[in-house]
Amino acid sequence: MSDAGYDHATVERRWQEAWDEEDAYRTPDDVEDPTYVLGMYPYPSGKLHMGHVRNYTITDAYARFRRMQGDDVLHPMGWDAFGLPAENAAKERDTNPRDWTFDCIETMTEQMESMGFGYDWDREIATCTPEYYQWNQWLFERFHEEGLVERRDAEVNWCPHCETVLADEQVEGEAELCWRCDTPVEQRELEQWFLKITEYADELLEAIDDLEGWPNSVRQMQRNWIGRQYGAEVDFEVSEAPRASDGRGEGSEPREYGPVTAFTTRLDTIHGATFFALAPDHPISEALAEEDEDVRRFVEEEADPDGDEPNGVATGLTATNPATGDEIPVYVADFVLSDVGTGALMAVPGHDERDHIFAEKKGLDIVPVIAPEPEAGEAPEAPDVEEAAYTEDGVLINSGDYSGLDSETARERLTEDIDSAEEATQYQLRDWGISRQRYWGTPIPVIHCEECGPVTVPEEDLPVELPEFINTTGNPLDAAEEWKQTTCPECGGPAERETDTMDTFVDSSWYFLRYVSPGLEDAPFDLERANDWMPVDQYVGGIEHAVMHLLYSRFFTKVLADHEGLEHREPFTNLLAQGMVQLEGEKMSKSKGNVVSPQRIVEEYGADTARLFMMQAAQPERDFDWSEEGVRSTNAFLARLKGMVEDYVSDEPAGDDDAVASYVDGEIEATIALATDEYDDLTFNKALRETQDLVRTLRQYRDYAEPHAETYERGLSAVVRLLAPVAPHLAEELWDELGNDGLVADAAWPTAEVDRDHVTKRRRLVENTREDIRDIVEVAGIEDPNAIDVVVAPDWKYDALEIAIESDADNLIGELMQESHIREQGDAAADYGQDLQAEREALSMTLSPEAEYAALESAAWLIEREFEAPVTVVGADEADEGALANAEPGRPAIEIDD
RNA sequence: GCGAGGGUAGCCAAGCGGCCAACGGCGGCGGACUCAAGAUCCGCUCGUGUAGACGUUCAAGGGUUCGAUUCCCUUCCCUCGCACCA
Repeated sequence: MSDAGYDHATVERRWQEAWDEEDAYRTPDDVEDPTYVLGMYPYPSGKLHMGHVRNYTITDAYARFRRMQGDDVLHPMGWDAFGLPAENAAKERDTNPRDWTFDCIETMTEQMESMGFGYDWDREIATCTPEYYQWNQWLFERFHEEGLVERRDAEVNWCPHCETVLADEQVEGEAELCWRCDTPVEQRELEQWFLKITEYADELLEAIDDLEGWPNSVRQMQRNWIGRQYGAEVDFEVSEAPRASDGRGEGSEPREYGPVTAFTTRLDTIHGATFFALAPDHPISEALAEEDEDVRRFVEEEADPDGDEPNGVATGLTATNPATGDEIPVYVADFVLSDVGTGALMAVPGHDERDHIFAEKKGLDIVPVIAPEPEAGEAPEAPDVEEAAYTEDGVLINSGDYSGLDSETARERLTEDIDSAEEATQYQLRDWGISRQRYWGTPIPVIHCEECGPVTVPEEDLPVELPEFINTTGNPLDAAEEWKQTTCPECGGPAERETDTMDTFVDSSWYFLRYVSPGLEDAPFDLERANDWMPVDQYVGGIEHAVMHLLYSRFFTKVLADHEGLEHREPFTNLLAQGMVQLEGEKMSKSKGNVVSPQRIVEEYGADTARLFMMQAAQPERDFDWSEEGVRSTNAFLARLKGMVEDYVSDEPAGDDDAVASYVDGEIEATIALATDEYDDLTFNKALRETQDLVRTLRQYRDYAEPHAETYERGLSAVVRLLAPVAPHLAEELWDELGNDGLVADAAWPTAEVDRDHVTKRRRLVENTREDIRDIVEVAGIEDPNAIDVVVAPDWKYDALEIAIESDADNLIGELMQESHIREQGDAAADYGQDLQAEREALSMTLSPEAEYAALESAAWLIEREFEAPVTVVGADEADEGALANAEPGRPAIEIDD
């Protein structure tokens, strides 16, 4: 057999056409509750990369597995077709985003078909079509009606390269880089449309606990992102310190700024608050900046919220600590952020590290008010807070009436006792700003009227379609004058359209619902069918969407459940975050130039090889290295398998149904049992390892003896079907060659009678026995054994073992001797009983004596082949006493004649 | 700093209370086949050992247990996410 591979191109084309003709992957609308398998739809960049191939091979393999198991399966594909790259590409190539996008979709569709992915293309969607995006607009208006849309002036993240705003989720890392182009993000003040995802913050957070089919990492990332914190808000009266008014002339009263609210999680430390700090853009800071040169300079020139050092400037104001009545100085400080808490904080240098650093720098008081929990009966001892803050909870000291309370209780009491204090919950999650100053997106369906303000477009006027693309700097919609000018739907006066489009994450927040009824013209999705078919049973995609897409989709699903009658509150039951395909430990990327092109691999080795190599290389969630060597050997494996099937078909063997055949039969059963479990768990690598092992066994069988045709064919047939989810084309080819009618895609998954436990015990027995023989031969220096006897233990030892496992008597020997047939064994029984007693705790049940005999008998050929000596498996009744003494359940005695 | 996930023989990587000197693969070594190479097949790959044994190992150190690679604690290291978050 040569290693030259096989004609994959012909095979793959033939079966892709056959699937097409048969509509093999269509899901009729009338199925009841299909298994919904979904990969995150791609942005149509024009080229399928290895990440896509891995992602979609996982979903495809799982979908095929479930279909062969008899499930109805929904496995659709679509396009995340709006987005900036299309706009940039259109500018560069002097075309328009629509044509460019559809070109890309066409080539990527071809690439997907060449990979053999089995999608229901009748359900294909592309978000850039008015048929799709009208429902973005409709949903926007429904959200609006439900009070979940808000327009407000906001400080927003602005990417100067993309010339658009970004959601907080789209800004990455400490350096605050744009998620698409890695440009440092700037801040801008803009009027924006927001979806009020914060209204769902609590549910989005709490429901994470029930997402048991999700990886912990993703769940944790979402928890962090929502960032709920319980604490208290408390007011500090802020006013000019008496002396500060002197400069303004006599008689003027100190100016009052009134109560300023601070948020704290550590109200228990309030007695140690020795200064108060405001964010540079807090209204009071801004007011002060107008008249105080020092504050102005700090706010406008010195404040550096990104710096490591906390900086600040004294204001001359004081704040009244509501717990102590003390006047404490007020600073404007850059470590106070206006979007965290209330933009103002009480600073407790004794118990907060950052406050401590600032206090040291400005020479402010540092007072310990919390002591570590003392030993029982001892008095709390103040911690040394001169060098560093003590940040743990503990017992209050220096806190008046509250001294002696533990932190937790003190927080509750102080919240009750201080008039202005009340419990408050802070979230890190912000509302989702969806306005984008770009052309290639869903127009926000709003008309701005001077008289009526912003008015949503009436439902009957939807969709608001995009005008022709204008190649301009800035927002093309702004330049589309004719499109922009319209009339107000309320007063009929002249008005202008909103020129911002929606974040493309709006599109992807509900696309999984559209697949249920992709052509529906009067609603975004068929409610009844969505209720039957949702949620997605298995969702697969990259970890990069852990927060953005997956959080927004959960939000949309909950809103649709509350207001549109959807009976599901979570979109994705099981989530798999697949690992990266790397090259020499590094992420493949265009900039590094270490990209392996799937197209090249498909041409050279075929789609089946690419798919099989990827699926066997690692567990789906792990990163792994692409290896050309691995690809070659995978290809060789498929070619060998093809050769085996062809050899079998052209020249059917006529061997007996002997012991060897029964061994092979047992291995077929075992492989089916194990591989099926692994497919269920999506651990394709293990399933495929088992399958490849079976191929090896079959080959060994063929090479050792004339195979029993029925057994050998059963093995080949099982292998072909176990491989079919991952290498579907070749599986079809071989299924056909084996003389089956119909597609393997529709064939029944093979089933096994045996369970895992039986399989592992049998394999272990055989393996251990072979291992023992090798040991003996080597250690005893036997050059060339003449004969090997394998002696199975007598029945009474199995009985004794069972008794020993079940017994909890102290004296096991006594218990055993109550059985007459054991007692009859005399010294042998006593000896074995002692062995059992010694290993009491570690005993476990073996196969039955008959099963052990059969297993060894059928595996004897392996030993004969290896040692080139006849092997006899001896039953206990035929064996001599010397041999029997060494035989135990799970461990036959071995006699080698040399 | 906080949180999540990890650290297993030359490398990759399973195992996650006894079946474990620890699956599998790669690499290396030896053998079969072959004119030869490749492919394929059979072994070996911590140490000692003339009958299946013993000794030392699963980041380091403690602990629980009759028994720990597997459970608990501490420390160190790696990867990822979040973070001047009040």
